[in-house]
Order: sequence, then structure tokens, then C-alpha cells
Amino acid sequence: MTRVLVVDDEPQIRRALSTNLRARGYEVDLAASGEEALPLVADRHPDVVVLDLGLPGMDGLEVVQALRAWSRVPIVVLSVREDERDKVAALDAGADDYVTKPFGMSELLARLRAAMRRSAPADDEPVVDTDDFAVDLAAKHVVRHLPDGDEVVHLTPTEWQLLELLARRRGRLVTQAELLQEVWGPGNERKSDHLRVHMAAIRRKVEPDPSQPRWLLTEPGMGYRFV
Amino acid sequence: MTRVLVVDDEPQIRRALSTNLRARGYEVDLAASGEEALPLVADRHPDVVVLDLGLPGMDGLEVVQALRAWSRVPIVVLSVREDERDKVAALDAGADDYVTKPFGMSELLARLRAAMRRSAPADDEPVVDTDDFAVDLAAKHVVRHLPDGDEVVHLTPTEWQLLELLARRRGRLVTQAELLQEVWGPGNERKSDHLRVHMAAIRRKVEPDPSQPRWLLTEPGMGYRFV
DNA sequence: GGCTCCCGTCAAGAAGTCGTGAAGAGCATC
DNA sequence: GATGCTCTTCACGACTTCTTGACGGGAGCC
Repeated sequence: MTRVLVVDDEPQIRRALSTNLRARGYEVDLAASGEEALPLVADRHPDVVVLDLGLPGMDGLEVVQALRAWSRVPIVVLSVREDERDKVAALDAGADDYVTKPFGMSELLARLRAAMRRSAPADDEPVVDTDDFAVDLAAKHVVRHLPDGDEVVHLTPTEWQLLELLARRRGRLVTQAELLQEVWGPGNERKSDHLRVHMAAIRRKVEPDPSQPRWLLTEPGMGYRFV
Repeated sequence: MTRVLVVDDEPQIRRALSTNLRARGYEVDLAASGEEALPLVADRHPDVVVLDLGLPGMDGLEVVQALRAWSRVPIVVLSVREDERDKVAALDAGADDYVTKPFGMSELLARLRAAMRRSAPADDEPVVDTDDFAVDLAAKHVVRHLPDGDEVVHLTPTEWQLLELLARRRGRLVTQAELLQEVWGPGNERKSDHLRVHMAAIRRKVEPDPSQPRWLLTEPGMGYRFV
């Protein structure tokens, strides 16, 4: 769930933004001042902050500076001020975008998406771990768990493609036709000889007892399954 | 040196932007169309792209899409179009900001700074150290640890780009296609000859025994890995 | 038992990839 | 125009990977 913190002193703007954002599936926190907003960022860890520049008490610009002292959360500034100096000051203080009121809701939403997309953590890092070995899909390598510590296993391109496919769909049966088509391209769905040879090679490298596979199971007549 | 690529079909806008940016110490490349711009991004690796939406031939939106297919360079879109749908389309295609003409130069510059600041690595470790050499990603140089003290190693631009990519993703396998695309631009994913030659050059300069690489490993058929 | 089908194993040759040296082109500088 | 640096391109041997065919075991069926 994506969380948005809206900071604005005008209740009707808060209400309008909150309604629109919730309707699009965002979770919304509201603050009426900078003093309210700062602890909310710390507690709720929003994915993006929408910040009105004209706040009573602590000014919007000060809020940006206070946030940037310790947080990298994307900040989209709203303001009625057209003056370029305000825009430059807010952006240079660390704001990510500056939208002038009145603004269209669809534009604001697009700018929020853009701000969040940029800050999105590069990649999730899926590692499929078993008692005997671990498949690191990001690093594209396999480590084998041995009594005397881990050991990196070298896989050939074909072996890796097969293991990756099975690991990504672990628990599910992957048919021979699917594997052949993914690895050897369309038109090779009949060459199950290849599959047997390469699956055997993978098992030799990662299974504790290759002749009695524990993780890479054969489903006769159908395909293979990684459990 | 910060490099900016300006893409606009109107010569006077190109001139105005170029003058202003150069006066502020940026290095500026110019393109009058999307077709000109794409290879320039591949060759020159700008830190940010300023892109006019109303281009003859290839439309600005198509340029955004084409760039985002392989590059994460920040894109600031310029446009006379006020229509919200244009803004939403450009931002959702992967643009980082959308500035409507006419615009103030100081605002544009602030938005460029904001776009570049966000894309800055902000990375954890700017120096990757091994027993035999250290790669300083911030200073962009390599020092080799020798028995009689350290020695600065001179790398050519291509060599540095390759080593930097591998160092930033150390431990992970980087495929040939990724390396070729990052360094030589899209469309060069098949020219693995280059890769072999330049990797050999890097190894000659940083590996203790280039014929038996200890840090820059080859994964046959897949790519390279910095461990 | 005999037969068929599917699978795992093995080995040898084919096919592809990598590292290396060297030659030449392109380009900036002097 | 000469020089030095860099990148590209090519050819070769060494090496890795893939393909292919043969063989044998086990399950199911007649």
C-alpha cells in the first residue's frame, strides 16, 4: 500500500486531496501544519509528501529543510506563489517538484507517481533458499550449503536459465514445453533430450544426492517442479 | 563536469539554453530532433536531458519512451502545451519533470538541479577496495596496491565505464548485453568483441595475474562479475 | 515375460565463446 | 604533418558448452 502525507492548512484542500487519493487506492495521512507533519513522517514513513508552501507557523520551506536533514522521502510542493524565487528556493532546499495552484488533480497524481517512481528502490532482491543451496536471482549465482561452509556453484547459461525458471515458479509444475520454449525458443518444444541432459547437470551441481532429487522433482510425462 | 543534452527544434531556444547553461558551467550538447538526440545520449552520457515535446518527425513523447527503454537519465520536458493530458502522458512515460513555456530560466535551472540531485547515486560506499587495487567511484580513479606502495592506474574512458559498472554491482553478474548497452548504447548488444578486448585491457592494468583473473571473473556465455 | 515409454547417465564430437596479439583507423595535440 | 592515445576489427588457439546418440533402468500394460 502506497502511503501519502498531505500537509496543508486549508481543510477543504485536505479533504479534496484525501478523497481523490483514497479513491485511487492510496493510504492518506493528513497534517495541518509543519509541526504536525514532521513527527508523522518519522512515525508513518510515507512514500511521498504533498506539502503546501503557505503554512501558518513553520513555513513550508522550513519544513522542506527540516525533512531533508534526515529523510529522503520525495516532497511535492504545492503553492499559490508564482514567483520564481519561491520555486527555486523550494527546489534547492530539496523539494522534488513544485506545482502551482490551481492545479489539475490528474497532473498532481502524475507528478506524485513520477516522484515515487524515481525514489523506488532499484530492485527487489529475490533469493530462493533451501536447506541445501540458495539461488540468488539478482546476482545470478547459486551457493551450495556444505558442512564446511558455503561454496559458489558454477552454472552454464542453459543450466542457469532452467534453474531460474523453476525457482521463479517454485512449487508449481513447469511443463517441458514451457521450459523448452523459454530456453531454446519457439519451435523446439519436442527436444526433450536437451532437458534431460541439462536437468541432470543441474542436479549434479546442487542436489545432495543427484540420483534421488530432493528439490528438483520430475513429474513423468509432464515436466519439472522446484519445491 | 555536468553534461546537459538540449533537444529542441527551434534554433533560438537552443541558443538561449546553451548560452545560459554554459554560463553556469554546464557542458552542453545540442540536438534538433529526437533522431539526433538518441545516439547522443548513448555516446555522450549526459547527466540530464532537456526535451522539447513538440518536435518534427519523432514526437517528444516517443523520445521519452525510446530513452526509457534503456536509460535512466533524468528527462525534463519543455512544452507550450498546457493540456493536462500531455503532462500526464509525458510524466507517466518516464519524464522526471514538465515545464510549460514560457518559463523562467532560473526556475528551469532549479528543476534541472533537482532532477540531477535525485538521480545522484547517493550511494553507500564510494570506494571499492580489494587486496590488489581500489576503485574510487567518486574520484573516478583506480589505485593499485603494490609491494612498494600504491600506484595510480590510468584507465581509458571505456575501461573506466566498464570497471565502474562492475564495481557498482560487485558480487552480481552483469550480462554482456547490459555492459554493451550501458557503454556503447542500445543496438550494440551483439558486439562482444569490444567487451573482450577492453576487459583484457582492464585486467592487464589491475589484476596481479591477468591470465588468471582473481577479481574480474568471466562467466562464459553470460557476462562478467566483480567479486 | 515381453513390450513400450519415459527418464537418467555417459561420452564424443560439434559448435560456440574467450583471451590475446597485432594492425589499422580515428582523433586530438603539438 | 607528425605523434600519441584510444578504439575497432580480425584471426588464431585454447577452452567451455551444447548437442547428439547410445545404453540401461524402472513403471505400466498386454
